[in-house]
Amino acid sequence: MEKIKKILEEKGIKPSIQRIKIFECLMCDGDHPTAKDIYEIIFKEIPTLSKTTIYNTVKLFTDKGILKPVRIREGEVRYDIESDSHPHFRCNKCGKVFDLEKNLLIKEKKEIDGHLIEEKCVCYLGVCRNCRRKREH
Amino acid sequence: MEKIKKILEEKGIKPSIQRIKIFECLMCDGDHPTAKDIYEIIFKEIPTLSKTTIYNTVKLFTDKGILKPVRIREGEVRYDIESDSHPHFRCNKCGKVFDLEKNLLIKEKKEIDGHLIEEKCVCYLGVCRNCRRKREH
DNA sequence: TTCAAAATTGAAATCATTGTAAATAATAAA
DNA sequence: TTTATTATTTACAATGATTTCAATTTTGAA
Ligand SMILES: [Mn+2]
Ligand SMILES: [Mn+2]
Ligand SMILES: [Zn+2]
Ligand SMILES: [Zn+2]
Repeated sequence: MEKIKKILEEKGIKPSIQRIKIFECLMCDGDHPTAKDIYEIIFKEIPTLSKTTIYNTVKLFTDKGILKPVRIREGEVRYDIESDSHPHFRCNKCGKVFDLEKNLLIKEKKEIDGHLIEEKCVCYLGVCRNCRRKREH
Repeated sequence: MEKIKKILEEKGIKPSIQRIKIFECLMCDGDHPTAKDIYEIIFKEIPTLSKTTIYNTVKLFTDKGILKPVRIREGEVRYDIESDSHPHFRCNKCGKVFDLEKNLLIKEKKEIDGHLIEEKCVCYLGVCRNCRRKREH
């Protein structure tokens, strides 16, 4: 609790009760929660909570670089407190999202950490060659 | 045109004019169009076209295995005619989505095909160890 | 205590997607 | 050809996540 306060203050974020709870929720939940998940968890403690606050806060955290949106499935934006980019594994049955080892390179493995791999999805983001030529930065 | 007809018929899909146009659109567009993109392109030729038809058709094509939804950004479901799974590159400036070499493994490269890589996003999909134990299939 | 700025809230708006049922087109049977 | 059956397309309403916005509450400095 005090730890979270410090982390937020270091990033120039005022540690309101809502923000602390949301950060706590992101730390504890091992499964990369959606905005809805976060809302439902914290609503039990703060019944006046607004969904707008969740969206405002994850936007703020993202802008400050302490949170990263993870988009794996349609209509599902999940949030990841880990700052370093790392691979994910999403279960097609229960929907849970697991963290995988950073720098992991699976070639033809069919299994990892006990999870059965059925599909792989890789995307790189950046600036394409056309936009680089245009030098519009 | 005749080629498309054959492909559809081989998969047991009746080649209506809408379906042919949608398939054609998916083949030509090098940039993995969204449902909206497809609609706007074909609407010029078929002004009676319904958006529902686009959604029905991409669902049908997906079920028949000739199309794959690609989800890279929030609120953006794109469609990919390539059946084999392959990595993508999405430009943060213009939004274009490029195909990359299959089996490509970028370690610490900062550039590929002239594109500047700023971020990498990897996700594996399958059945997690918990769900495997439960044997609920 | 007072007041302005920051944070939170709820309601309405937006927008992609889905559901549904009627309309239309294609096909087969008579 | 005419009629009946089925497949396909369409329009429109419903859904659900996210955004916008104005009003209210909280905070913290003077
Ligand atoms: Mn993660
Ligand atoms: Mn592709
Ligand atoms: Zn699972
Ligand atoms: Zn570009």
